[in-house]
Amino acid sequence: MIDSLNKALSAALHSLYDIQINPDDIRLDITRKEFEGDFTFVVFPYLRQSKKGPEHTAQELGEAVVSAVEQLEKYNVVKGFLNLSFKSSVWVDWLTSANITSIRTAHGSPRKIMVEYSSPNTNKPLHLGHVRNNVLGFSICQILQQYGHEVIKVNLINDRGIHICKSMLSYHLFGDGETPESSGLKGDHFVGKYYVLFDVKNREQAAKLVEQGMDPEEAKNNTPLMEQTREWLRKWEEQDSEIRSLWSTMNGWVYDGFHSTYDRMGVSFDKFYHESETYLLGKDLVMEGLSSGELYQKEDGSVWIDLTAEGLDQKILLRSDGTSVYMTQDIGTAQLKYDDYHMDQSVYVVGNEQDYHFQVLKATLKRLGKAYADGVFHMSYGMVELPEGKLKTREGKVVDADDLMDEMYATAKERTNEQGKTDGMEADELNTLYEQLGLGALKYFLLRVDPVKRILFNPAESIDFQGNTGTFIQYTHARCQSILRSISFDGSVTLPDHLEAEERALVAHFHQYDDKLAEAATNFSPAVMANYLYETAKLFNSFYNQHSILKAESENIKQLRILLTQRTAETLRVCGRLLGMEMPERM
RNA sequence: GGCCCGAUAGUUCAACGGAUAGAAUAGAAGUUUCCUAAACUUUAGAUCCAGGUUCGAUUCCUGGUCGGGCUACCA
Repeated sequence: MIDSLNKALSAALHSLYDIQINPDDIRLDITRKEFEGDFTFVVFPYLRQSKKGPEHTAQELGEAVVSAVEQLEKYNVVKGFLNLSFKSSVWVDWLTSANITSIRTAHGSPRKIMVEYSSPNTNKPLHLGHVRNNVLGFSICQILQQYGHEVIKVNLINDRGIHICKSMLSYHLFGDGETPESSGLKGDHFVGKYYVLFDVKNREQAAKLVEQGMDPEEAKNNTPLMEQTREWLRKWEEQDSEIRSLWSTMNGWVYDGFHSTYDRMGVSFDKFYHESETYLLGKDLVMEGLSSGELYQKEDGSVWIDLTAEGLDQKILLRSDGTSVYMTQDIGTAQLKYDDYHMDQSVYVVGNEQDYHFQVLKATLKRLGKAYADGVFHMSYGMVELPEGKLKTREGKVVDADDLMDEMYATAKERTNEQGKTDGMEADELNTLYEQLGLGALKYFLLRVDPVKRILFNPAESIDFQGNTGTFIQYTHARCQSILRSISFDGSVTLPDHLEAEERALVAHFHQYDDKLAEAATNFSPAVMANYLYETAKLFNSFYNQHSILKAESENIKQLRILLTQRTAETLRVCGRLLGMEMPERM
């Protein structure tokens, strides 16, 4: 539809005003709903060459295009805006034949894309910030896949380091043989408890040192506990069997906990990397860079890269004692990932607090001569904050992921019971429903916001189930299904060639799906799909309230409306899946 | 200090440089003998400030204000 219009506009501009413009470069807007028309062509940019006023120019173009394109019905002009309307029959044909849900590859450049997301530390349970990461990461993978790319979902687990040793030591000293089983705690929460306990004990010890006159900052890092933690880290690195054994045990507990949380959130991975296996990587690459002269060494032996030419700073890559820093291992891991998959693009879903880190990583890889550096992309997103500020596990200022999902479930159950529409549903069906509604509301809440913006979460105000919410979208789907349960589309009936305003709006909206998917995929923005989903539900409800489906004026109108209902449900399911939201049959 | 990001109705969010800046929520007023009222309809309410570019700026540029982040031989 659009193609023929673009061609006609291009031809008309050429023949009327001698303007050369490629059909692909013609820009059409969706006509705003307060005006009549489907697509709008803005003529202002061409006035200089047409040498006529905006209305006159638009008039002439409209005349030419409508007579050239048989599918067009009419046009109207408002100032410099040429609004073009297709014949209703064209829309109906499109609706009948359109394959809304299929995977798109028509953009012509399918790529192999690795997306790293989640990447948790194994010393504490997941909180709301992680939930945003997981939901965003999973969603963008779904979107990229739907757009026709090949996607590899990876999780780089941060399973080693000083913070892991803290929870290990804390458990060793104060655990008294307790286990997740004996305490009835989920594994990750169990380990997290000891991580928090470490901090408590460490503060006590630090306070004593301060009493003895030590500087508070210094004291924190020089307690007996901290000394021992560092000792444990050394032993861990030396493969001390006792330490390693405790480490595997505790990580095992955490993994059990994480896996159940992941399952519940509905996220998954194709590949897990573990820092314990990658933390030594990268040194070789740094040494290569040193010999090729891209890096330099200070007198104390530390190795640096000077990125001032790229507008960044100088960055250390190897300490004077020859050990790695975080950046070193990220360089090594980037290489490992590339060797494993040879992907065209490597996406890191990581919070915006690490914007600088990823600029440096990319620039460094480039300097080291790695062509794949161009494919490195940091999908940065804003932090989730409480009214009092950032989430902080150690200070207990967190919204725990599991607790939050429980609360969402409970609220969903409560609201559903208030509605009283679920009579006759089995207990396990109801359980699934509450889960779908609770998680749906949560995911939509997190995804509808542009990723670059931070999200303020106020625990005092629970996540909504009314208005612009996941629930509204799910409700609309259930509404569609309730109709489609009683009747289905009969393809043998000839459809009408007239559309009511609300019907036309829905069809035109379905037509935007391709553009929206492309926008979401190229901008890495699930929020685009969330908004599209909301619009879909809104338009359907508006249509639904205005026109009866089952009691339509005639059989062919009825069939058209059933088809519209079917398409709506389909769109909600497909786009919902892109956000990781499930659509209930009844609610 | 330097660098990065954000700022839109009371609140939470939209708006490839285009028309009268859209929604939701909170407020006011309506809609159910009829397919799910977790819905629909009506109403009131906003672009941080000052310049600049443009036929046209919430959008792009410059400067400022406010908020957040980064700026470790931490991860």
